[in-house]
Amino acid sequence: MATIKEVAKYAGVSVATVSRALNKNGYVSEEAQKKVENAIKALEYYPNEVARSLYQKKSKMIGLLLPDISNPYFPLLMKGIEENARENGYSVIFGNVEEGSELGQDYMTLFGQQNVAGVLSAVEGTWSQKHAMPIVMLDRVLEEDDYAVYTNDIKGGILAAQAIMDREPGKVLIIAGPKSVPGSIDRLIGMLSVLNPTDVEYEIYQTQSFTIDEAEEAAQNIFRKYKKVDSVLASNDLFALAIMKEAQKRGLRIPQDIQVIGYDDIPFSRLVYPGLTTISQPAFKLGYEASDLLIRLIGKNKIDKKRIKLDPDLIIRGSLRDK
Amino acid sequence: MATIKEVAKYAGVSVATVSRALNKNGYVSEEAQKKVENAIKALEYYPNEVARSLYQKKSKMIGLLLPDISNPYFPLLMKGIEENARENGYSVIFGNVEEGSELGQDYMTLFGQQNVAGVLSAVEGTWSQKHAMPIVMLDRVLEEDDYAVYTNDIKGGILAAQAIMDREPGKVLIIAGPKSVPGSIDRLIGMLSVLNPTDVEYEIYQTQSFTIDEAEEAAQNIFRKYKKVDSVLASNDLFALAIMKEAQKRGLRIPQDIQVIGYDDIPFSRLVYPGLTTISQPAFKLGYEASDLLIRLIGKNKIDKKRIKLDPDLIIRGSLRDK
DNA sequence: TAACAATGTGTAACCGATTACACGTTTATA
DNA sequence: TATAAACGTGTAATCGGTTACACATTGTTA
Repeated sequence: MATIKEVAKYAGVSVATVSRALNKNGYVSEEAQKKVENAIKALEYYPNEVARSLYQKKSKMIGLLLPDISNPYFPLLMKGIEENARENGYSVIFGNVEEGSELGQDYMTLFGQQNVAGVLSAVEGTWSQKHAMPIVMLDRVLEEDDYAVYTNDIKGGILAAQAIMDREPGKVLIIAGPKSVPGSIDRLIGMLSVLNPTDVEYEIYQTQSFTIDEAEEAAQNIFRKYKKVDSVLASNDLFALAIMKEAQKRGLRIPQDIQVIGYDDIPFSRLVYPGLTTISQPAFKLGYEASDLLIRLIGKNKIDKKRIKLDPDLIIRGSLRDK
Repeated sequence: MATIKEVAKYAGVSVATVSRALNKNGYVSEEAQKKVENAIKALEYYPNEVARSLYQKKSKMIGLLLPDISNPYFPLLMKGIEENARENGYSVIFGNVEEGSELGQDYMTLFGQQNVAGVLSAVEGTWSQKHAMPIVMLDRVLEEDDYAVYTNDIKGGILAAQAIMDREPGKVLIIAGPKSVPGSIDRLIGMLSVLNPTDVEYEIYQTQSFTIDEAEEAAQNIFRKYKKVDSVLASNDLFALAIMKEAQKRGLRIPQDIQVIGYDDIPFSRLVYPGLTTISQPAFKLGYEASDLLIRLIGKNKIDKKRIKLDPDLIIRGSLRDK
């Protein structure tokens, strides 16, 4: 790899001039600019980002922490982040951090050592005043987070519950997500705000995590525990899919015997029969917007919004009865 | 963030001694070692990786290029990579690169500018002698790749075809993956090596990509084009799931009327009814091993194997008939 | 035309680590 | 006891950029 010194020598100017030509700041004569550009082309020069980052104390990298990439919601998020970051000339250092592990802090330290310009995190307890870089919380957001991008989960809960209410609910089972995830609580609040004013019978099944293993187990428990359920309001597509599978295994027809609505709109919801009706979280957009907010923060351009709330949508497929 | 200079001053020694104490090379008296350790603790010092990387011309980062993280096979791969890299003190810079786009080269240049220690890539045409760092190809591997970690797809194809042959195949439809992906070809070779010696009737449907959109479209085409199919050998779970969905939509029973086998064992294959029988690619392990190989390459410890081939497994669920 | 601003360029300091080299002290060996 | 080897430490060069500062030249304004 060529260095700036070699470029300077080849162009017959000083390194300072090369640097100024490169970054288009300071005064550079047209002639010098040309000479430098030629030299750069001739030597296939690309500036060393590490050296830059050392002086600037800030690299062109952002850190990303996600709780579980094998959950299909997160790859979409990630794709949005990566795309926006790339468009802005940033690259992404990725860390997979189990919910609740102290790995999050380790990664934050590492990010500090790497001079990352900022951090995007969907893992709780990541933030700390120790680390100076700006941080935008994603998806799983707390009241006290200054910068955050997330979905309006109350609205999502309302949409889901209304979809059920519109379609002869019968006896309803709500599968509530882990209490530790703020979004789950909002979804539940939204759902209850629709159900409570009516005289619909409902019960709540509380889950501990968002893993497939627990989803399968829960589905079995549920059919054992609740003999008669007409409608299932799941706060997560994985649980909804597991319920559908278990129902079909037991010979129940969907949606005639039992109707199901999910939450997330992971890509697979389209690939089952009947298609899973669900609440679509704009995962890609969420990631894209979050990266955008972070990069604006990094550039210290005044931020218009500190917390960006995106609206979810109802996606109707075959797992609900007709209106 | 404290610097090595501050640590040196606090400990009452020179920066050289601090550095030697830190990296445990060169001579350091016990006394000095203690003083340095105390200073480090007191000042919460963490060495700046950027400065290190500048001098060493090699950072503690590896680059990762994947063709499409929204394909659920890749997040598992990624998880394995991240875990191994972290255990070895490396972090991962991630790039999502559409198959065939020239973004791959851009990322390789970027990786060079960032002094990454090595690259893991599942995207073709990434390698080039221009970039000096070691590169390990993943999953989609060509003959000429020096370092590679991949699944024995011929064996996978054989396993899949045998599973069908053992269960009254009837008329078989093979859904072959894109010809541009070397693995698809191997899968097909494996399948045909089982089917050809028999007198089973089969046809091949050729697909162009691995996207969900194409999978859905293909499933519809297939049922329109081939009136009678008893067994489907898909080279990808997405296509298998799409076929199952379309079959069920048309009132066919699985596996009685049509049996289906997939390839990949993505997490969702468990979550449909009936469960999708499939060939399991050890995605996590693949990623883990690939990262391990790369890091050994970086350390220039002599490499025992240049190409690591992992064996796939047959995972039996409900989508095949009983033997 | 004197005074000052704008333009253009190079030298050297700086970012925060690692390490070659020089030098002094202690220990081992002949 | 002379001499080499091992030990311990500090100074300064280095990695490859950016930029403060000094200085020269040209253009503008009173």
